[in-house]
Amino acid sequence: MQHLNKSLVLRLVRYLRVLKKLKSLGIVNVFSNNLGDAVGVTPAVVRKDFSMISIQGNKRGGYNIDTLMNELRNILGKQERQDVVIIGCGRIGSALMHYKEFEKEGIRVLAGFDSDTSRINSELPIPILPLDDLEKYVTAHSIEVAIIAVPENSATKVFDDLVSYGVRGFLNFTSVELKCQGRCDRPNCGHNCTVHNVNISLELENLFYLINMHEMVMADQDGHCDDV
Amino acid sequence: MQHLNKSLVLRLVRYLRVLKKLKSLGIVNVFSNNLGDAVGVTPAVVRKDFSMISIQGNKRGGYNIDTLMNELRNILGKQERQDVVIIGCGRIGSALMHYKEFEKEGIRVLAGFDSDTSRINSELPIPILPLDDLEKYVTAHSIEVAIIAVPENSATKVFDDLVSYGVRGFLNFTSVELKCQGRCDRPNCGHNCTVHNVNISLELENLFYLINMHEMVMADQDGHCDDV
DNA sequence: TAGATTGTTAATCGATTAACAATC
DNA sequence: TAGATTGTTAATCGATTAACAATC
Repeated sequence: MQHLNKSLVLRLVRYLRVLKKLKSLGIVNVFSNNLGDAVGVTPAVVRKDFSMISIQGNKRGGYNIDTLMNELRNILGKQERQDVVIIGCGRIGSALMHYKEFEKEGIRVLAGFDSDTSRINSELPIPILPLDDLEKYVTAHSIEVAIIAVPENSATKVFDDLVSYGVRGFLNFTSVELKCQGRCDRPNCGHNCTVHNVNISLELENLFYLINMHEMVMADQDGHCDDV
Repeated sequence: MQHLNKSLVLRLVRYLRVLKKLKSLGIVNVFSNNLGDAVGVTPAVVRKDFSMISIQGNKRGGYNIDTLMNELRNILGKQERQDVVIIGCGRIGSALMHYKEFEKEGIRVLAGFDSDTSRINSELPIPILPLDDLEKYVTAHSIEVAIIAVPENSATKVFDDLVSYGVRGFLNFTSVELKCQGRCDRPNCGHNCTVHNVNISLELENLFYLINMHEMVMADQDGHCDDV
């Protein structure tokens, strides 16, 4: 429980995802082998991860999926609500407002926000509200996670505002790399927040360079066919 | 030149990005300090990276941006064309077809492809073509990088096809984790390819868990306010 | 010169892998 | 039992950091 670093948590979330799917297939037990394959790590890593958080399996019999899922959920914390708002309802923002995958995973988009009055419509199933209502809405609904899909020039302003309203998780689709550094006074970090930047054009650029360097890029263990 | 592993290449691409912006501001010299700040690494890493690829700066004077950019471009390889196609022209796919950021970075979306005939329109500035034309188009235009934004159930089929047509870089927006493992026969990896999976719902799920575990997630150096 | 920055080496740290005993 | 899998420890590996000489 003590050594939960970030990459461990990310793996635990993925184990849990895989387990849900295996369970829905009717599978009862799973080996570190299987989980490793599905998540892209070695079986040793899986067993070490579980050992770190004191989860035990059965020698020869692997892990019981139901108990494993319960234990993972205990560690990770119950997620009773997974509600987000989307700031910026341009092409990308509105695509995400209707993203089918979200409901499968229990994620609900409660509302979108935009500064363009022509986009505002509070009658929609997922309402699009004016940016001026953001603070009231976020505090009233205790929103913890937001998707930022605004134009580049308003990204930091929107981000700063959301942090001050208490939002702590951000999925950032702008090309501005948002950082909460400076906001955070360690060691008793006041408003700790997490930003995941999804920089689409950077990802593409990386691809162009990586495929052309493939003959040279050898040092990685997965240097040849690499997935991220 | 010999030890170019993947994470090094990714940093080099980011240095180059930052340098472009600094240059456009009229700045002439840059310190490892500045570059590190912009990319989110320590100055020591920047200097070590440059030393790995035999780039030298001036003690006391830092690095000249022009020469640095040239040297980085030499290492990374000239990118004369950065053309992509988008498979799947639903909400996300078509949002990306008109993504403004791409042209700023010199990325061109040449065409979209879809199996839904009602979406097909070859007269558009960026044409939307039938999936049946994919092979002909990809080979005719020597497409190296593709964005996959199809429904979950056709993801692997589309991916397999593209690999067989010679596409080597993939930005995958489906929630199916595409892997080119198995396709790759080391050590002389025949069709080496690179997949970057952008799993939006997984990113959001991660955020929900991370923010709730923040008090526990301490081991990381950036455990409090963490950006990715 | 004094101060600041590079470039490199050594030390540290953490993560991954290897090995294998325990045991079902 | 034999075979297979877990769980843990030790060994390896690579990446990060610290330290500092070189030098502009």
